[in-house]
Formats: sequence, C-alpha cells, structure tokens
Amino acid sequence: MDSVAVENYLKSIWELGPDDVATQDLAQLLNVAPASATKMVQRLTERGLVKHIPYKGASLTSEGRRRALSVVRRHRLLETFLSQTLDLGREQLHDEAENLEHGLSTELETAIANYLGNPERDPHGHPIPGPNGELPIDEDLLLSGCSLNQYLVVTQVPDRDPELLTWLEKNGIFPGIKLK
Amino acid sequence: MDSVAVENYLKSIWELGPDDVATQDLAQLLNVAPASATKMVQRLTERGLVKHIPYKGASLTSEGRRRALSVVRRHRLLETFLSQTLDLGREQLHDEAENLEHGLSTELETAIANYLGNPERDPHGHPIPGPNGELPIDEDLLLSGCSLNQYLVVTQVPDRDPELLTWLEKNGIFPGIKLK
DNA sequence: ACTTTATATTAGCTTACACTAAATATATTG
DNA sequence: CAATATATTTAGTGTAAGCTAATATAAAGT
Repeated sequence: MDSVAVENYLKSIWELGPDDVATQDLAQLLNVAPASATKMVQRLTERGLVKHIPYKGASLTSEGRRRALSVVRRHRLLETFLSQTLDLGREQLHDEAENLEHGLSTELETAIANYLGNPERDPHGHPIPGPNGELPIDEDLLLSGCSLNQYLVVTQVPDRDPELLTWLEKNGIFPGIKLK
Repeated sequence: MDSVAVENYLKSIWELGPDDVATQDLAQLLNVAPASATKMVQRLTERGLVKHIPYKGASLTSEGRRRALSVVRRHRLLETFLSQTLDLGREQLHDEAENLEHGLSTELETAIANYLGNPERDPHGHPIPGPNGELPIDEDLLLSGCSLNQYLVVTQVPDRDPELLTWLEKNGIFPGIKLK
C-alpha cells in the first residue's frame, strides 16, 4: 500500500504532467519545500514509479501512472458519490474527497461505482478513470481556444478553487449548460 | 490535528477503558509491539490526553476522552451512512469506516449527521456520541446476565468480527429482533 | 563568452512512529 | 518467602517525510 504522501505525490505529478514536472511546481502544489519534493521524487524513482532527469524534470512510469490514476479515480468517484447523496455545493466536494480518497478500499470503490452506475464524469465534468487506469481521451475544447459568439456546451469546470467555483455557479456556469 | 496513529490509540484506549488499560492489550488491539504502545502512551501523557501510572495502566483525561469520542462518532456515523446508501453487509461496515474515519472533516461529519437525521445508534446498535463527546448512558443488558426462557430484544451486536456477524445475521440475530 | 539569476540538488538535522533486545517490575506459585 | 513467570519499560535502531542552509546547474542578459 502506498502511503498518503506517496499517493499525493503521484497524483500531483500526474496533474502537472505528462512530462518534465518541475520540482518547484510539485513542491508548491503539495505545500512542501522544494528540497522535500526532490527527496520524494528520488524515492519514487527508486521504487520505479517515476522517471527523473536531474535539473530537468520528473514524469511517471507506466506503473506510477496506473497508481496515480487509481487515486484520481477514487477522488472523482467520491466527489460524485458525495454530491449525489448529501447535497454539498460543487465547491466543497474537492477538499472532502481529497481527505477521504486515501482511505477508500478497492471493495468500497467498486461498491460506490456500481451504486452510481459507473459514471464517466464527476460533478465538475472531469472524466473518471476506469478501475485499471484507463482514461478516456479528453476531446473537450478549452474556452481560450474558441472564437467569440459561438454556441458551446460547458463540459468541465476547475475543481480546486472554491471561490471561482462559487462565482461560476452564481453566474450559471456549470457542466451541461449552453453558452454564447 | 491528531495524526492517524494518535486517533487510533485514543480510540483503542477508550474501547479498552475506562481505566487501567494494559499496555499489552493496547498493543494487541493495534497490532504493534508492546514497547511501541508504551512509547505512545508516554507521548500522549506529555500532551495531556492520557494519564499513565507506570506498570499499572493508562486511562484517558477528559480531553483525551473528548477526542476519542470524536473518532468513535465519525466511525459510527460512517457505518450508518454507508449502510444506508450503499447496501453493504453489516460485517463489512466496520473495516471500511475504520479506514475513512480519519479523513472526515467536521463539516462533512455534520452534513452526514443531518442527512441521517442525527441517529442515536449505528447499524450494530451502538450509541453514536454527540458532536461534543456526549455519550448517552448505555442501559442495555448483556446476554450473559439474563436468565433463560426470557423474552428479549436484541439491541447491540459486536462490530469487529466479520465471521461472527455473518453467522448472527444468518441466524436472524441483529438489532431490533426478539429472542427467547 | 562571461556573469547574473533562477531553479534544483545535496548535506545535515528533526520528529513521529515503528521494531528488537535487554533490563526491571510485578504477580504467581512452590 | 524465594523462585519463576509475565508484563512493562528502557535503550538503541530504522525509515518516512519534513525542514533550512549551502552548493550545483541551467538559462538569460549584456
């Protein structure tokens, strides 16, 4: 079993990847000192979960990626489960899932996935990896890459910034909505 | 925030208490060496959560008890929540709650309690402590203290032994049922 | 091509929590 | 009441993960 720290590093490297993840970015995302991130990247390299080119950057091996996606899956299933049972605001989900994801057993993960009917997206519109780390290709467009006065359907919103999310919500911007 | 280890020690001391908890029993319940338990009991004594009389036993201070009951509350709420949403067997609940209890924030704890209508008992019939560590007095009788051929209502079953629970279940013994 | 600056890494230290082996208390029993 | 058994604690180690300060490398500017 990976420790909580290891799971968090793997997930963060995945989020910042796919390659040449900078020590500093990793350290910042995890709220640790850069030296601590270097140290952990080395430990993970030892374990075959990360490939590290010193002074260049880190990236996940295929096993590292598998484990990172397992964490992401648990995270997104939990967000979906919590949002569907309790009704928390979309902006609270992220932090709660963050806390619980590490304690979710494979059996409970499966039970939740079945209960939810094996959803493909979480409440923020992010795709949920499969049980073996399969991730559907994300073909959604970035808003910044679209022209003005075009009709679009919102499919994803960011999950990490509660204030931004509250604002988006207040202005009616969330997955499923059409925009000009 | 108490660490996972600290929360587990406090909860275990509470379960084995109320006083003169033996180092060995604690070590056994937590699957650690006796020396490790002694060490932690000393750390907790330093922090004012435990009172320890060397070679005699350990017990919780009122603050230690408050924190232990907070863990117990989270545990029992989670068991209730999981049993009510997903339908897991009564025998799986304990382990899953054990894993998740440490990651449950106060807000989510409250949300779950409200969702469930602030229940007083978990699916095993154990009382759920209040948000500030109030625990209703348990007036239930032990089966070993009852005479034969008496009619009784089952109110509690143990939660820690999956095999026993499965057996009890199979024989129709669970909270709410009348027995001769 | 050299110097400055930004980013990474190494070195050395700390804390929490585990372990084993050895020492010491307490309890039991001949 | 001494001898043995059991339980507890102390001493000494190890590992994971964090930190700061010092050093090394890469990138950018003159």
